[in-house]
Amino acid sequence: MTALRLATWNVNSIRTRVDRVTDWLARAEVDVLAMQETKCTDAQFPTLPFHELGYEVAHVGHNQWNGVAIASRVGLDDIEVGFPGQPVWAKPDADPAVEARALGATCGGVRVWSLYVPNGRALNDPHYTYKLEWLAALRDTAAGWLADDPSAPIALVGDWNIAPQDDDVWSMEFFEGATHVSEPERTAFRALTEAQFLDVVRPFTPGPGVYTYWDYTQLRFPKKQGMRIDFILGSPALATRVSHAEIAREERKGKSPSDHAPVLVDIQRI
DNA sequence: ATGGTTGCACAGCAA
Repeated sequence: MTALRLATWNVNSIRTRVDRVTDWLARAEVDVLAMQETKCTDAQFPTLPFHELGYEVAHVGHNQWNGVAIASRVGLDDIEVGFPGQPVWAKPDADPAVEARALGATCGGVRVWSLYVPNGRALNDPHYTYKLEWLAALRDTAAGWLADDPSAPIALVGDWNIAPQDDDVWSMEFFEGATHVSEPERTAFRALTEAQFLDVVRPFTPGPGVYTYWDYTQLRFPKKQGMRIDFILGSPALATRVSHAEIAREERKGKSPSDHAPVLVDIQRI
């Protein structure tokens, strides 16, 4: 039996990118795709092209920011908007709200979470504190899932907005004093690893110079100046079943690409 | 062998 193919992709607006996304879905024979930065409301999400290809879709989006989705052709059950304990964000002059950054669903026997970790913006910005709290809450909740059932196959996938290792950015000098590489962020990411959620892609795609994101400006992509910030973390029961992984760098090329490439894994069926 | 920002609420913010 062929493996279950699970992918994650920060699409940077699904309405702008739906043709590219569905083309790739079909071409790459993806069974489950977690998307981030859909940048639309639920009503605006273009579900029809996914349905035509045989995928069900779950989405949460409140406005033009954030937005996460899961498309699946192997079932889409027990949909959960936000994770338990997900911190709220209080914009100036607005009530605190849970942002559209986390969506869970069970697909083909795997509990999949599509995650868009807060960017942080700057080390002295309130958004940075929010980012660290968000990651700590996710760790606590996810650790609880494994405490309840150590054999659960769980995938925490998405745009983590953290480069965990120096090799995960094209220049540490360039990012001196910036978010994504700071020690507190790396510690927060490592805490998920210590809670037994392992990066199941890196063993198949060792660095240096292996990235998932390239800024639109400054010719970053052709200059190979990127960052590895999109990850698929698997619980122990999932990680042992991963037979292949890759970063679909080709999808960063061509007309109107996202600034992120898709990341995918093959999971042996049981 | 690709791209020189992009996307959204079209103005200024977010990434």
